[in-house]
Amino acid sequence: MTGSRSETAWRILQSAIINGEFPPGAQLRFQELQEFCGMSVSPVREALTRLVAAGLVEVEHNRGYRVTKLVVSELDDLVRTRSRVEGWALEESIRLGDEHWEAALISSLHLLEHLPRRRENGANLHDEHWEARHSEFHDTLVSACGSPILLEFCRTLYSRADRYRRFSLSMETGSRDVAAEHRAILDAALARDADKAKGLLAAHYEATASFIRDHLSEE
Amino acid sequence: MTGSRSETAWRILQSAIINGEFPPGAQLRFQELQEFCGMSVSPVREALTRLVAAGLVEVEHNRGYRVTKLVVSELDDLVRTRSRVEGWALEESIRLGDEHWEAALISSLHLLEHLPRRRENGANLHDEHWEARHSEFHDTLVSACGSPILLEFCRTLYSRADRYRRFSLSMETGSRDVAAEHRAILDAALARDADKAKGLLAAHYEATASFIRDHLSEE
DNA sequence: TCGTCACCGATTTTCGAAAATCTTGACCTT
DNA sequence: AAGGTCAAGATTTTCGAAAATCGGTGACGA
Repeated sequence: MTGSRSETAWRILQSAIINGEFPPGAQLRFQELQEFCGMSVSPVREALTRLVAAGLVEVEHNRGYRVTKLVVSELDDLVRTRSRVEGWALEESIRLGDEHWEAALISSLHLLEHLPRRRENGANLHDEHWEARHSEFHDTLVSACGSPILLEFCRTLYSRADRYRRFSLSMETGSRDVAAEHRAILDAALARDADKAKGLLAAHYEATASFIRDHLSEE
Repeated sequence: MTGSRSETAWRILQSAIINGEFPPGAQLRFQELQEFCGMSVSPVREALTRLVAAGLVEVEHNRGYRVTKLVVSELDDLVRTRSRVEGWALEESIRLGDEHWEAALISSLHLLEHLPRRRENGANLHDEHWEARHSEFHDTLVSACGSPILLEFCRTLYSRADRYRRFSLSMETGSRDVAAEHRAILDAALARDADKAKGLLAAHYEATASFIRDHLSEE
């Protein structure tokens, strides 16, 4: 069992926040978090500090922590920034990636496609298996870019955008064919068509964002 | 005085690490850090957690924290990534920046030029006044890009690259005319020539990096 | 009536020590 | 001599309580 207590607290809280268990804007009180995680204040505090760095939580001195709100303008920022930054990373991956990268890519999409998202009365469930593979696929896309720093930034952007996506997931009607979008990106990448791949990736993000925008503004 | 204890610990340690007071690769022991910061373990630990997020410190579970090493390959990564990312941010700033941005830019360069770097027997001193204004100038360059997320990333990249620059500062011979490079970037930005500005910024980074590479590999 | 200020409970932040874990090196076995 | 075991010391990690701070309430005086 590898992991400190603060590591588990971090996992628990990140997951809870991403899944909306602690809703956007909610105050995070230590007493509650300690009971929620089953540990004392120190590891909880460390986890929160890391979540602040990841942008999922905000802190105001002596006034505690709260879940970062979901704001349309930030979503727009995320989509634009991701399209650019991950576009570069994808371009470099296409330029530098070898046959192992291709194999990993094909593999990760296969795994994603053969674990269908479960649904319940029209709404998608938060299926952690699907989420893990989805994250893995997007990570693999840019994994051969040769820049650890850029890669790390892509992961941060993913997890920040992920909150928005999961928020709208419960309402999504399923009219989109996400799987087809993924496959199209893969095909362009394997064909070494960087411009097409970048464009498809950006469209993929934008399509997701426009969904979310509708749901966010409805409230 | 606004600031928690962990905030001051963060400032103290960040400054000490950037200035090489704790050399790259050095173990950071809590007892020493507590005495160094004049406070107990909790705020020190929180500061370290934040420094890990910033990439200045690394942590291995149950084996403590250590200052991130300076590695040429990471320097290369930083230069490439900064050129790309800050180049884009600069381009957007040039596109979106209004007259207030221009004014802030002229102002920050003026302040930088009129606080000459102090020298002592050929080597540059770590002059925090100069450093603050230098940081401010580079921040202002990209400040009008309209993307808080990108801006935040630029700051992270700056502080990471800063460690390398300061490391080589003590040995630099002063053969470069850094002030002229800054002014050239400013002129291109004011002339709204994004491509030229991006190129000059990238050259600025690369010139700094090639200095550092020499000093790093000498050891 | 309004504003000021001191006090109270709630909450965050920090402390100092206990618990858990790692490292070192002596000692024993093979 | 090489390798393994185990206790002692050093170090990190976590705990539980103390200290500091915040927000609100109500008494008091102008």
